[in-house]
Amino acid sequence: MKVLIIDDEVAINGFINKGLEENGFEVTQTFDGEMGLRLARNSSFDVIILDLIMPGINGLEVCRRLREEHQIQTPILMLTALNTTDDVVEGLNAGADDYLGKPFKFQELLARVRALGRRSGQIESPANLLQVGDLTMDLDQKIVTRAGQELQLTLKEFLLLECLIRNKNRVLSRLDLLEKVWGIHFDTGTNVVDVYMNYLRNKIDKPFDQKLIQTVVGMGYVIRD
Amino acid sequence: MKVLIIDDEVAINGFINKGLEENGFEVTQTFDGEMGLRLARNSSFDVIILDLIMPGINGLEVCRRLREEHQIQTPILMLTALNTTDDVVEGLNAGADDYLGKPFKFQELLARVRALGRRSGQIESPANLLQVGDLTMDLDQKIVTRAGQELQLTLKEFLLLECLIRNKNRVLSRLDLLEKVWGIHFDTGTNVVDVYMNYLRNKIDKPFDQKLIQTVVGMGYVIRD
DNA sequence: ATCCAATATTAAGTCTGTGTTAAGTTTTTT
DNA sequence: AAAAAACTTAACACAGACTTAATATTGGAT
Repeated sequence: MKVLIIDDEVAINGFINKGLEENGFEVTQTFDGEMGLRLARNSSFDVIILDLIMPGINGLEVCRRLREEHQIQTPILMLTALNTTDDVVEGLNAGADDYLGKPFKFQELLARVRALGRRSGQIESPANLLQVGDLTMDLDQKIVTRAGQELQLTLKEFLLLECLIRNKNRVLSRLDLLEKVWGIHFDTGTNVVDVYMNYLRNKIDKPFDQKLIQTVVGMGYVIRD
Repeated sequence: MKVLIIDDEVAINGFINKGLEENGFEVTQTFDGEMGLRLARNSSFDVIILDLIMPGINGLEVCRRLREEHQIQTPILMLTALNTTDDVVEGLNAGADDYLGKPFKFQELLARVRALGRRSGQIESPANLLQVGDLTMDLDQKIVTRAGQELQLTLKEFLLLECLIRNKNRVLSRLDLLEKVWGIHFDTGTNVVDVYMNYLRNKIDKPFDQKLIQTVVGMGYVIRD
């Protein structure tokens, strides 16, 4: 099991590193938030141990950015000297999964890391899937299937479908879709959304009986169960 | 999000129940381990809050059996007066995902339950609904139903109805409606409002006994409970 | 009861919104 | 560097949403 330690205090970082390695974990150490973010983004860890107080980007910020900007759901154990209720609450709300105050006994850290790791192991295996009816998107493999048949989508088609499914049963306006898929935040008079909706339909709806994508005139598009 | 509380202490059980319900959770309470096991097996909860010390089957045992015998992986928050390191370690090793010592602040419990729940189910955003009598508008799905029956409205009809309901029991003049629905800020002598009010009535009032839209002669229109 | 103004209804004409295609542009692959 | 694929823009056709306008009906005052 792979663990990332992000803590600027060299002594503590080393202490955790040593203890975890003795217990059979694969450990990566880093001493600042910036590097921590980069490592967490680019490798896949099972658990991240994150110090709250660090020079530069602090732990809360690292946590928030991993969750919100990078959509990384690796379990995070927040580690810090602060452990009043407010700090704990703030940490958990920023997206941490657990919180441990310093000083701590190593046995407790170990148990908590195992608890977190156990969870990720089970959650990761049922792949990262989105579904509507008999259509499935595998977000890791980037594969879309309908009725067991694999469909070949381009990037924009894929993103558009993902957006629709993540908001299934909610009608999305062209502007919503332009923002979320194309990153265009104002009306430029383009009709790309229409065109791509057409391409998408040709692939995921045309060959099948039940149509998933619906137009709601004047409002936008939905995908429904 | 569905939460199961297993705690024999009636006061604490009730306290948690009340607090969680106020925060929009669906809560099920039970006061002994036996029943807790049965409920956890048969319904699907997003989080289980489990007291360690209980008469009959204790929390550790419940936790262990859920994990080992029943293969149930619902996140468990262990709750107890004991909070020495050893107890925490034992609890987490039995398969709990988090551990909170009594007494605790409710805000911390809430944050921890949310952190656990975030994993299993997505937080369902409460639907965006407007209601008058037996008529419901779902602003996300853009669906209008009356007496359980789905009604098909066009854009202008939908906006007009939305405007009426948002101002229910308040009489809106034609000019008010022209401004809010059509964006026309001066009198152009048009009678669109009348015409659309007619279309709307044909769909939402004509087929039903109780009429929701009322004309106030010389003043405008209202929708009332 | 009668008249006038306000409101309801209907029907026809206009025009916007949408689907579709094709051609032009950029990016990626070979 | 050429070819293919992906993406964007633009133009056109058509259905149905919307608007206008004319006529019918209702409500309230005299």
